[in-house]
Amino acid sequence: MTRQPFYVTTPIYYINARPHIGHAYTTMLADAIARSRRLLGDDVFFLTGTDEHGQKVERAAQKAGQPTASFALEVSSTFRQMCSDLAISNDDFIRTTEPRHHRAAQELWSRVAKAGDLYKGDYEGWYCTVDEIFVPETQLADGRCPTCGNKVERLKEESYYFRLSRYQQPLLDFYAANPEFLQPSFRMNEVRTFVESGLQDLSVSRTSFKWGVPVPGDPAHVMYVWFDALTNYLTALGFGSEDRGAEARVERFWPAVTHLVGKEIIRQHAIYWPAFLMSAGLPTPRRVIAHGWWLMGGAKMSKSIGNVARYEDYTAVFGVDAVRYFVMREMSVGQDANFSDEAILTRFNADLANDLGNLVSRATTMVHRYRAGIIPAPADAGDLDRALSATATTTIARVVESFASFHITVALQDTWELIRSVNKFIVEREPWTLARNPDAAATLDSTLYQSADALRVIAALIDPVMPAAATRIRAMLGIEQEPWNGLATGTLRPGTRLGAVEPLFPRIEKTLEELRAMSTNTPQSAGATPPPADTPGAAPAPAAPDAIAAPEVDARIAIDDFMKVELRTAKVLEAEAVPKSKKLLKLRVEVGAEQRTILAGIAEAYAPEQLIGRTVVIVANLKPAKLMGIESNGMVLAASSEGGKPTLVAFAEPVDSGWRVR
RNA sequence: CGCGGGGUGGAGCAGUCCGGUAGCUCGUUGGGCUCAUAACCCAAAGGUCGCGGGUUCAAAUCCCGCCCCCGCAACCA
Repeated sequence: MTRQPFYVTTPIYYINARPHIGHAYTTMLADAIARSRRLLGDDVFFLTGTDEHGQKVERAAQKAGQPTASFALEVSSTFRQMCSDLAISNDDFIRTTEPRHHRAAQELWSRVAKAGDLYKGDYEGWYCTVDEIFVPETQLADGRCPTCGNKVERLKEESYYFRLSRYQQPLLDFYAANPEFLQPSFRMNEVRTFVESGLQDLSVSRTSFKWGVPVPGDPAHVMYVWFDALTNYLTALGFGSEDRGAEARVERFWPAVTHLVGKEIIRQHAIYWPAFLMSAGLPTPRRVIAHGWWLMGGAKMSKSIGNVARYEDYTAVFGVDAVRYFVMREMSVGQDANFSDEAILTRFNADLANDLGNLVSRATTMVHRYRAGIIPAPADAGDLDRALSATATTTIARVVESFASFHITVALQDTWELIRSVNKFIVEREPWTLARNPDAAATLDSTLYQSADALRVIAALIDPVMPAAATRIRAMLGIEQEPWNGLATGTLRPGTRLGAVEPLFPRIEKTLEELRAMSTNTPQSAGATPPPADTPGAAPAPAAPDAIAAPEVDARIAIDDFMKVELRTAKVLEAEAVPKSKKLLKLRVEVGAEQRTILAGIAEAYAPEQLIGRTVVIVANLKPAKLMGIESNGMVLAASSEGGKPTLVAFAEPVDSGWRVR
């Protein structure tokens, strides 16, 4: 039988942050899928890696006082380390700074250029170096990027554009012909709607920095983010290489690919990437699976809230397998899920220690105790034995099917049903009673055999998710790893000598407080800001300002600078909600003798009527600005935590309106 | 009318596409067992499936309207 090619990728991770639970999740998910496909007999190629280009990296390296290349290598290595820490079985680890990738990206570029889909234009605008995006004039926030709050820079530069607009219809046709291309399906709907609303050409080169892949024939330009980054999926197969073996590998694995991505980079993978490929005359990828984000305490992970989870904290306490199990069991792909200490502790003790670990322990111990550690022949199989065997057979089929359709959560649920069935079987058979009765020896044999045989199946089924635990169970059973095709019940060989019994997942009796103390002992990485969940490529990460990339000078100002800001007290005369606005209140305030209208973003914390008569502090000499179509003349001061609700500045003693605050 | 997700026993979720006894895990209560990691097994309590209409023999599931929560987007001057 010919083996099916199966190519699975994670996004390449941008090296602006050290790995966190989001990166870890995507990578573990890809790994579980890769392992399951290998067990099914597919010819698997599994790729992960790092995206290392862009101005942010260039600047971060400068700031760190390192050559860009060595800086990139250093951060990239933390992701490589993550792979080894988490038992990731990737076949390759690509870095976009490698020569092979430069060749591949240039090859793709040349093909797209040849197709007439690239043209030169000018790009001018306000550029945020943190998010690596141009910010539309209307979105500017006081000269700062509305997303990250960092200063934007005026940039005008020559840029190549990709004729994305040309691919609107081809993309729609492609989606129509391949409705399963993007999963879950509601994401496909979203993307389709987006494409239907029209596509703009895409700026795909920059001249403002050098740290990137040079554009063929125009070395003043380097390729800009996604054109470069997405190509990595082809690079690793050998695209653009002279080597003939590489050619064959592209032939074999492309487009039999499954791209795993976080929901924040769906657009790039479901729109840009197929369009680039169509333009280059290459087949479009088979499927993209978009997962959700891990929420911490119901909230998005964010550095400012301080709730960024790191995989090391959890692997240190629970072990790699348990963390892999937890994330696979807890998140149904596509949906967001909560990551909490309570949840992982509960899963660990209930599922891994009590159900599985204890089963392994009791089943193997009995063989040692009653049959000197040798698997007996299942002489006298009764109804219970047959029922258990049937359950195991059904479970195998279901788990295989679930893995094939990427429903790992379901696969684990089914596996645990089998685990409980074995526990139940043992209780119903009461081997400890049978052991006291010499006449029941055959029944005891069969009971021990069936339990061990089912355990063998269970070890095989958890293999993709918990490879180390599977191996340890096999060691206790005295057997070798076995593939999934041909996996069946009753194949455990009687006479097999068991290995030594050891606790698989010892219960963790610590309290949450103790666990948290253990977790926080792990040193937090300095300066790296993980955006929510996994962030790939040079995504315009919806993240907080990034310490690495923010070129901070001495931020202190002189007293003169402060005095430029005219703070004054003001009395609120009227207040009303701004229609259709979530945050804004329109205030009519009195500043001494003068009255003016000010908009304040405090609607989530204050009702309009609460404000009337109150004294607030305003910035009186601020240029007017229009918000939701209303002109605001000034700004009301309030304190707020990052993402929290604002609290108005107030005075302990009464003041009149119009007073200067300094 | 911005886009999307969600509202199911105390908690977390599945089920909704393709109507037909409301399911899983944790938690709670009672019982059984002692091979096993004080684990395991059984049983019970606990739900107007957000609200209101409609279609149907039958609606968590289909249709219409509404409410609430969460992302994103648009306004935190």
